[in-house]
Amino acid sequence: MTNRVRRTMPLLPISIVMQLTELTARQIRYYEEHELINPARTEGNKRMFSLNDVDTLLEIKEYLDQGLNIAGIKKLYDTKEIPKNEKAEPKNLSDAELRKLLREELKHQARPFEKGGFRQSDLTRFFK
DNA sequence: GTTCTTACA
DNA sequence: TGTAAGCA
Repeated sequence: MTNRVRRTMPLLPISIVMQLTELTARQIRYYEEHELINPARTEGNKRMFSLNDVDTLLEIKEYLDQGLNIAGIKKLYDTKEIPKNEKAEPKNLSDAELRKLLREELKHQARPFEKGGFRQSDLTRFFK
């Protein structure tokens, strides 16, 4: 069994994922709606998450911490399906690079997403 | 008892 | 996002 299979093997029910990620069921389902994760379904229509999904959710949580919203995350990171190769895909920046970039920008703008300040959509410029 | 969907606050 | 209703 390959590592990829192990990671994409749907095994965890939402309750476990909730504890592992510190996220609420509401959030997890919401992110699924926005295609940030793609949990499998059982015959009873129950969601079955893979370790990959958990990993993705943890990353999402970090991005959220940095001030990005679903729209922003979706634009820079589409967790559709890991095609066949894990190396050559439509991915542009590495995780490290992207985070570094964001940190710089945020540093310069202080509080980009203040209520009366910038709009989250302005983040779009980072992903053009 | 747990998860799911839909919908409202 | 939280929460409640009504199912499976």
